[in-house]
Amino acid sequence: MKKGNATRTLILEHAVARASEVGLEGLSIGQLARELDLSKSGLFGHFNSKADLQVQILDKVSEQFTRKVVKPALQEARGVPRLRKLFQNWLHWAASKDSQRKGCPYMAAIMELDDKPGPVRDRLVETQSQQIQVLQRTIQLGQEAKAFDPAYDPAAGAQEMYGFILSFHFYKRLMQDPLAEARAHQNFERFLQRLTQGASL
Amino acid sequence: MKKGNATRTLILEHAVARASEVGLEGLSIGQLARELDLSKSGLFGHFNSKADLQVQILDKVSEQFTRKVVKPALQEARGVPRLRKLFQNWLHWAASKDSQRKGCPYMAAIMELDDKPGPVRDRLVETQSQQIQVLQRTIQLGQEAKAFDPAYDPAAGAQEMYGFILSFHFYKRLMQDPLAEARAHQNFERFLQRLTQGASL
DNA sequence: TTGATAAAAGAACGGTCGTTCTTTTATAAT
DNA sequence: ATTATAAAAGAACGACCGTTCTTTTATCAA
Repeated sequence: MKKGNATRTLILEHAVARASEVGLEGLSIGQLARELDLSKSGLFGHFNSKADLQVQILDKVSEQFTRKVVKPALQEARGVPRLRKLFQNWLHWAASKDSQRKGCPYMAAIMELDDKPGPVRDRLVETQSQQIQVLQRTIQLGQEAKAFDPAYDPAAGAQEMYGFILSFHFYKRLMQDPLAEARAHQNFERFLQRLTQGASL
Repeated sequence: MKKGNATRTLILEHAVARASEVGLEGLSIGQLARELDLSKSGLFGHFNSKADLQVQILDKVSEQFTRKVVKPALQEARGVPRLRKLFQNWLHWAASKDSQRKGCPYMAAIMELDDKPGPVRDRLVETQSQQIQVLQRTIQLGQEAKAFDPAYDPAAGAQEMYGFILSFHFYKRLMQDPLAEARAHQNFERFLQRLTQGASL
């Protein structure tokens, strides 16, 4: 029972990359099998259902996100450095097109699933909540460290920052606007200025 | 050739409503036919292909958006009143769940199509450009009317506002956060304050 | 190296997909 | 009322879907 997990990991890694292009719903077992030179049933055997595959994809993505976006930011000092690092990593995550991922796998899923109850949606809500929580908590910690204005509502700040990321994704991926990233940074820096304004040190 | 257009309109109206739930790709001819008590081929006959149907849906949505969001805002005076009205209408558009629409039909399409070249994507980019242009132009007109800070980059402002709308949609639809709308307004009003700050009157 | 066990393949299932035909039914004009 | 024409239905197509079987092949422990 060792080879099995190895190929399952291989399948999942490829599936994550494809999901960021076609979405979770856009994936098909047969397609994936063809791309990996596996039989349809051979691939299917690693999962109990397509929904299970989708959930496992979400878990894999969540792990990647933590490793690439969250963890590096946690090494920065609380306050401005950490929040800025978090934002920059996040932008990079949403835009990057390497072998592992073509952009953010969550984006399609968010819009696909917001009206479709079920286990996949539940898992998505769970992981997204965690991400928002990271944003919100980072702001709170900055406030506790007296780096940010304590009057600023962390939840509103998180929603605002998440908006920067979403609109950046939209401008960059769909509209292919080359200035999208510059504007996202510009808007974030202005946000940061407001946040630090009124801080006690 | 009159009855034809009537039912085609009927089909499109229903298709728009469904598309805002399942996305443009999630639509199926057979499904739509069943829901409208039509035969699959009878429905198909009104369109040359599924892609054609999708394009016509986008056109229909665009028309609805102009009527419900843009036009009412244009009746307000330039500057703050018009921009605020535009934003409020937009939020309402994204959240509303009536018979015509369940939320914003664009959202799913944006994420579905950002990686899939073709005529449908092209039309989407076209209509989305127009919407962004409306936002941007409204800011510019406010500047010309001396209501807004002339130093504020209208493109960055539009990207920021669009972020408010996207993150609102995310918080409300996926996360089902009841405070989403309040925070969106809060963030927008703060944005408005910055925009009017430094204006000459 | 043998035997248990896990992984992959192969074939088939009912179903739905978009699309193309042909045929019937309804509409509009004469 | 008859006829040209448009709208809708019906049947069929090849393709692919997710899933379930059975059978073959590879892996691992004894």
